[in-house]
Amino acid sequence: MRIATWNVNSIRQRLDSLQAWLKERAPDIVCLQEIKCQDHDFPREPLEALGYNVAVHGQKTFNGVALLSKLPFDEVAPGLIGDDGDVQARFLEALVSTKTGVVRVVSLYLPNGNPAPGDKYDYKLRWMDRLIAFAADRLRLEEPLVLAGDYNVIPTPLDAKRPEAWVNDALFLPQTREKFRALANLGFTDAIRAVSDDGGLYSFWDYQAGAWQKNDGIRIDHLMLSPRATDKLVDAGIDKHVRSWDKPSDHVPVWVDLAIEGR
DNA sequence: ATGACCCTCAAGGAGGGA
Repeated sequence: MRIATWNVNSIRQRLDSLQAWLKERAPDIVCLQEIKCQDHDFPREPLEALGYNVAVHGQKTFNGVALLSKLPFDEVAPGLIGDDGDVQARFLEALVSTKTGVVRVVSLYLPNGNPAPGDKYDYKLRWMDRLIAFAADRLRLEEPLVLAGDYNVIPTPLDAKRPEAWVNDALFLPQTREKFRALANLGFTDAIRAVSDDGGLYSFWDYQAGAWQKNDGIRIDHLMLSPRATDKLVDAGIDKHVRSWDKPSDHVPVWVDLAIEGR
């Protein structure tokens, strides 16, 4: 089973690229972020035509997450526990059944948090605490669980071309990285780091300042695997070439292959 | 080089992103 995550930066602007990439990579489950539309504006039909079931947690203009799955959804639940007043659409959880058992998947869009310090950074840190609480709860189920999405976290200096440029940024501040480690320390494995210790593995290049041409990137899109998912890990990768396509998102897809029979 | 983007929307600049 192949599970992927991609911050598309507007689903309506990226539909052609998404369709092309789905045909090329053939993922079983896809976690999308920054769809930037309401549920009724999500282009369900062309994605269903490619064989995907579609679940959407949208929001006008900003944020918005979705899930695509070749397998039908047994359960779908929008929203992250811990703050009933949070109206930002950043979290969508689903359960699917395979021949050998269930797989639980979350598409998440963690707040950027800039400028830091400030209200936005406080929201980011609280959101990370809520994610840790959610993850700790779900771990008790002992299921294969994949927490996939745009974390807006640069985990280590190896994950940026110019780490010195990010030292005061909400994506790389010590508290941000501490909370990311706290999530990992619950027992979650960063899929990309499980298969490679290399530098130069990036998932985002800014549109500005020729960042892509200079390979001035950062790795902020992650697939975090529960122990039961890590047991099944076969491979993981980043589809860097997608950044060179026409009208690209500033993020590229990241994927993991698990030894679980899909479809 | 103090420069270089892209997306959304009660639609012209403003706000958000990272």
